[in-house]
Amino acid sequence: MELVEESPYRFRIDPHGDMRVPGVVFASRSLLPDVTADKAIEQVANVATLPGIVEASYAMPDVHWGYGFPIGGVAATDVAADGVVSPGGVGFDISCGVRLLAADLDRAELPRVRERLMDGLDTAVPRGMARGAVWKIDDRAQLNEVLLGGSRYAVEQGHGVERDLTRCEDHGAVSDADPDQVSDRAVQRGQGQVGSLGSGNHFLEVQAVDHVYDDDAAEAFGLRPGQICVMVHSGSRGMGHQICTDHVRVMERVMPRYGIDVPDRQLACAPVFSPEGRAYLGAMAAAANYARANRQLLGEAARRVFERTVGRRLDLVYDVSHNLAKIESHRVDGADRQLCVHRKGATRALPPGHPDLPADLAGVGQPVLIPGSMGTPSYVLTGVAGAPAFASTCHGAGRAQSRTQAAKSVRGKDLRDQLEAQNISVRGASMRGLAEETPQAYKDVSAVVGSAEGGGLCRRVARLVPVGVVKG
DNA sequence: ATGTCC
Repeated sequence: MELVEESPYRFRIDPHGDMRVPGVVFASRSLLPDVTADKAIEQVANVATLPGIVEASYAMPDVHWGYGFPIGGVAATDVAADGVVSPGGVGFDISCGVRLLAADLDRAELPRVRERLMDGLDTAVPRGMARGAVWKIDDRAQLNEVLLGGSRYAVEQGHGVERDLTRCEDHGAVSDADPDQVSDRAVQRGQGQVGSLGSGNHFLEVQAVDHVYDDDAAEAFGLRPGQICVMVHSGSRGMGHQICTDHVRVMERVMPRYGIDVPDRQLACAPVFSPEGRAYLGAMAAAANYARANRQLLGEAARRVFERTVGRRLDLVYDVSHNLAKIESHRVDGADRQLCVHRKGATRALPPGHPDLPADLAGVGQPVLIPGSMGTPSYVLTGVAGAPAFASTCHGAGRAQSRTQAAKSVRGKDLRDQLEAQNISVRGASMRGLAEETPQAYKDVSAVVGSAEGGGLCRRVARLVPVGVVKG
């Protein structure tokens, strides 16, 4: 496996074996995974063998090893050319993503209210492995409303305002959700978790805008220097996990029927137009709506805490997923084609003027929300015109160490003390969970977004630093 | 990521 440097932030894997297209990795030389030690690059090449794949199997600067597809991967298949959809190209946490809200509060006002705010969030945000969620849903009929309506349903039920929908990807819900493709077990796992953070790298953070790179874009997004924000990173919990499990199982079974042979069984897939492909996409869309409703309720919980404890408002900046497949129209070889774009640990980044943007963002592009690792900055980026990789960019710092490795390297209590010493308030669910999320286990998020910008995938708008973290 | 194995 050889990586050819095309430009300072772009490396190519020439097609070999069953690869139908090249692999392209956007990264600086120092972020580039070690081909011999890391299976991520091999996974980029494996994805290039999928039926119907167009242009290239892309990897973002935060790429690392994942289930079948690498995390930080983008792959698009041509729907009309028997292109496939693969659950492994989305990941287990379907529609995992980020929601950013901006407070009517300045950093200078924070010290006197910070601990009250953090204690309020500590009790208001259900998280960790323990049961508990903002919403208690006990029948399938109401859960179906969540699966069909996403954030829109939550807002209709009084959990938010209309503007939350204009500032959410897909206006708060995708229209092609098919709850009939969601198994009873997925429903059982999901119904007690609507409005819960989960664990692992999921968090709710209070952050401050530390630096603005682009004044016009920041203003359009509703961000100014020194502003206090709330960032929510969460997904579709047990619901998405079960949907992925269920549909991978089906696809493994039917692949031979479609004459599909893949180099790794974790790349299980089916043609987009096949019954199995459509079933997965319908269930995946349901999980996407579930995750949006989840983040809507968590954002709303934070909003109530801000109103009650400091009497300040929280306005939605944006909500965007980084684990999703979407049917999108893109120009390939001079023709507009319907593509199934898989983004796994990769964020859609619409350029200025894109028709799917709300009117007030048309001039600047879509806000792209990049959560850092614990105690490190997060970034707000925006899409750029003529960008490669089907308008996609990175999704976060990207893991460099396994959870087990991380937990061995540091004690949760020491980490909490270090964060508190840096003036970052910590409300964790478990000490083991904190240790697994030590920033040493992650790549440098600033280097990742620098490479993403250097590779022409996006532009930096603002840097946010954490002042308080609520961990799952 | 995940009722860290149905």
